[in-house]
Amino acid sequence: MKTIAIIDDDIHIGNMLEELLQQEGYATLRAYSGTEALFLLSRNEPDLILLDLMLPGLNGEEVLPHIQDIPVMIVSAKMDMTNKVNLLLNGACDYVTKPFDTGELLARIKIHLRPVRTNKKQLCAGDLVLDLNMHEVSVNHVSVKLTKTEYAILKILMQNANQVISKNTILDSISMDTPDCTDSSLKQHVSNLRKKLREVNGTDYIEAVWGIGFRFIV
Amino acid sequence: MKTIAIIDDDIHIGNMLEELLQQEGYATLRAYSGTEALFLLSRNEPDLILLDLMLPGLNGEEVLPHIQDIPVMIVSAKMDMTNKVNLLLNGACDYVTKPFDTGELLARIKIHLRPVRTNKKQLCAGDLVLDLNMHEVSVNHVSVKLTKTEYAILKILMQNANQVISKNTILDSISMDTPDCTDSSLKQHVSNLRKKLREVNGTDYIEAVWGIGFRFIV
DNA sequence: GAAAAGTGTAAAGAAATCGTAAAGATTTCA
DNA sequence: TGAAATCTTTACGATTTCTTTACACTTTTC
Repeated sequence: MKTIAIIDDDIHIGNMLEELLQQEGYATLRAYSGTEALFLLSRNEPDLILLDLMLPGLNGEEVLPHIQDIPVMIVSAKMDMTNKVNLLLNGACDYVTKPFDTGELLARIKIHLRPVRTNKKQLCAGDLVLDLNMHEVSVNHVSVKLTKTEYAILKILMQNANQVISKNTILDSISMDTPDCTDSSLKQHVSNLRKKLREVNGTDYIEAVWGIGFRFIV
Repeated sequence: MKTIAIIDDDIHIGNMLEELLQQEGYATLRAYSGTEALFLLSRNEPDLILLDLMLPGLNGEEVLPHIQDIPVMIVSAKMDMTNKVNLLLNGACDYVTKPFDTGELLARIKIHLRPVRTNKKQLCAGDLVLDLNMHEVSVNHVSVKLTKTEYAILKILMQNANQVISKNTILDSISMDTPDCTDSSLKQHVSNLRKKLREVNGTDYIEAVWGIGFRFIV
């Protein structure tokens, strides 16, 4: 689950944002001033920050330079164009003007949260191709028939190639389709998945990481 | 040098954009219709695409799904919000409304061109590297296979390099994975960890602090 | 200086995890 | 409704990891 920090001194807007984000399945953090924001960020590491500019104490412009490695979306009523450009050039990843359309805000959040270039329609790894549009997997141009659970598992593993994905993360990500999947049935699905891929190619793409989960190797 | 494709049937706006981008040091490509755009993209691979929506032939909405792996900024006079949100959710990386501020356009272009956030998280100490994403430890670029408990111990020690960490703190921090770990089994894990690191390098990174705990020395 | 407590390592036993197969349960679809 | 596909459960051997026990050694305490 992704965490988003809301930094806004306006309680109403903050509450509205918090409710909106939580409905979308995000976890939220709150801060109501610039100094509080910095304190919050010293203790937490959200995946994205919504930053208002007009804050008591340190304002948004002053907070921004202190934030590193986390995408910051400015959400502000300010319209000054040179200022806006400056913020975009100095670390903000986006700028949404109040009053904003919630749909657009959520869409822009999604864009900045999505793993690098996930407008990909195919995930490739050597001779293995997972087509996200066709919902199809092939090895050496030979189509491999996977069940939806196997497909979902392979997808999350390939989307995070070479990284270790915990069993719980996998279970979460397939819980929409397969809510009853347990640790041990996951084990079974992975075994079946491996078998199907192996039968075409002889390769085992999936590595078990003891006590943690699995890793897709490119 | 980065290349930007301008897909717009309006010659004036297209020329203006081209001049603007070239002044900023970008190379440019042009297309004046949807079909022409697809042809252009089959021969070239720009780093970013500026896409107008109202195009003759295939319009922008229809072109978008065919583009993979290249960030697409919609530049359009259309203001329909649901459409805007749909485009953002279906592959566009940004949406700028005509008439646009050139400064803002350039700033947004720069954002989407800037190198992917290297959310590579590593703890380094000399030749020892602990990669938090890969869940992997290496010494002198030689991978060292650790158990999850050994990894967890090394991680908390490296995160607090040069500071003394009490045995209880370590036990707490690994209690999620290894709840039954006691003082004396911790001793054993540290011994095993040291041995594995020592076998690559000969160095002992971990110092015991009498009666308290351990310290990782950089 | 001797007893008590702490540290470092090895080795063995206990426990957990992995990979697979087979069988039972559930869902899907004609 | 019945067959096929899919998912979950159970079982078991192989493997890995964790804990315990043992013992030599060092440091602290009295």
